[in-house]
Amino acid sequence: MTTVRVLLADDEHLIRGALAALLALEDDLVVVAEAATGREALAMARAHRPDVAVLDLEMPGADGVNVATSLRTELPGCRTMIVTSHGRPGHLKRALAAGVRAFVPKTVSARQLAGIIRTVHAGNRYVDPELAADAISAGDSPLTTREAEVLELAADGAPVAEIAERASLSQGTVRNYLSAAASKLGAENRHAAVRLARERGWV
Amino acid sequence: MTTVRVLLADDEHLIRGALAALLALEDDLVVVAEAATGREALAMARAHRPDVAVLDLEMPGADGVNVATSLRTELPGCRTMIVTSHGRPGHLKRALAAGVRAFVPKTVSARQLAGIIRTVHAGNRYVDPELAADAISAGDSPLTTREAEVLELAADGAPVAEIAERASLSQGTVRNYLSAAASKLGAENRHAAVRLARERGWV
DNA sequence: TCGTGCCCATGACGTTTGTCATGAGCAGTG
DNA sequence: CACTGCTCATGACAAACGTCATGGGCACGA
Repeated sequence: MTTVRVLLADDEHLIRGALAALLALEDDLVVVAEAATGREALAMARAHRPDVAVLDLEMPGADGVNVATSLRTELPGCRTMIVTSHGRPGHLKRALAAGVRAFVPKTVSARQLAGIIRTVHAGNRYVDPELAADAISAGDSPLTTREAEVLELAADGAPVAEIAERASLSQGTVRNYLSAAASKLGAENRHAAVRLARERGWV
Repeated sequence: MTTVRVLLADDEHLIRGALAALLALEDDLVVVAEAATGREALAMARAHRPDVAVLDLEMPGADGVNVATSLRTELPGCRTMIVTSHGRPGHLKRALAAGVRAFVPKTVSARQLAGIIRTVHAGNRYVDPELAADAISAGDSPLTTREAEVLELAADGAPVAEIAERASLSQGTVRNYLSAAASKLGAENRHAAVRLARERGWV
């Protein structure tokens, strides 16, 4: 029997500890390192060279996908998987693009998670069916790169002038992009557009 | 030694299961019921009459504070506590007002949580110091009831006309409230105001 | 090479906002 | 009772925003 060396990264101590305890019950899995932040996860991975890195999506510092991206080049032998509470379609896409092998919501049981870790270690992929369906039904973003960029900058309610400055664009251009984005999304104004795009993971 | 009967409510199976496992290690704690939604938590509480209910803040259906409110009248003997990932000051205040005995971030360890459960069972309160500090520094909302209400309706980017209709107010009045709210919060416009108010738990 | 699509800009227009002054009705408090 | 603060309204003006037409530059595939 091969044993799988696992790295666990989650900023919530409660969950990380609990998870470690549960995975320890599976006798082919061994948690070799734990981390509470993105940076810590990277350091731990370098030090312990795990077979599989189980990364929380939302962590202080670098988020799970960023960590996965770094790991991909630094430790190509280490498979990465993402667990998350909030399954936005966009995150899934981002994760897959970063070479993540599994994307799992926290609604699965520990037993299932253990199974998925084995699946990933065996070189296969796993994507939660629910999340996959969402991602497919959400479809591809109709927004161009710049439209998405500008929309992103509009997210915190900043006035056009500020967006223009931060994007190094003229105010008129910003208004055009915002207008285009809103109409593509069928939104009444940019703020509603931001909400919609967020929901569908397009920003 | 008295044993404490605990109800666990969290929509994330992974966490709930893991938590149950960890709490089971403490031999004076016994998890008598688990729930994944607010409604389920209430039903379970009625059926099993736990000593302490550990409620996740964000759950589908009724959130943790709502459940606590219901429990307060239905099962006065049952102490309630909230655990959460995102510690917004407003939630803390709401929770305390609902008679919640403890408010804990998920960054604590399982051991600490067990200790807090005992503390609560003994009739004492516990509030995470960090969260308490935030709540205090955030202070009280400067917004009047109507201002907060209108701001809430503005949350999804609806135009003033729609807000006015939904609030049964004239458009001018809505603009006035929005303007007042934004200036009280030091925001550039209503959208930024919404964000600020949300951050501080004022909406 | 031509067309298409994205990028960026400008100018103009009407509409939506934010802001301010002003005032009426109605609690609650000193 | 006078005073204060919240609620709701109106009107008016300036600023911000959304929309449209138009045009140049650039990359890419047909």
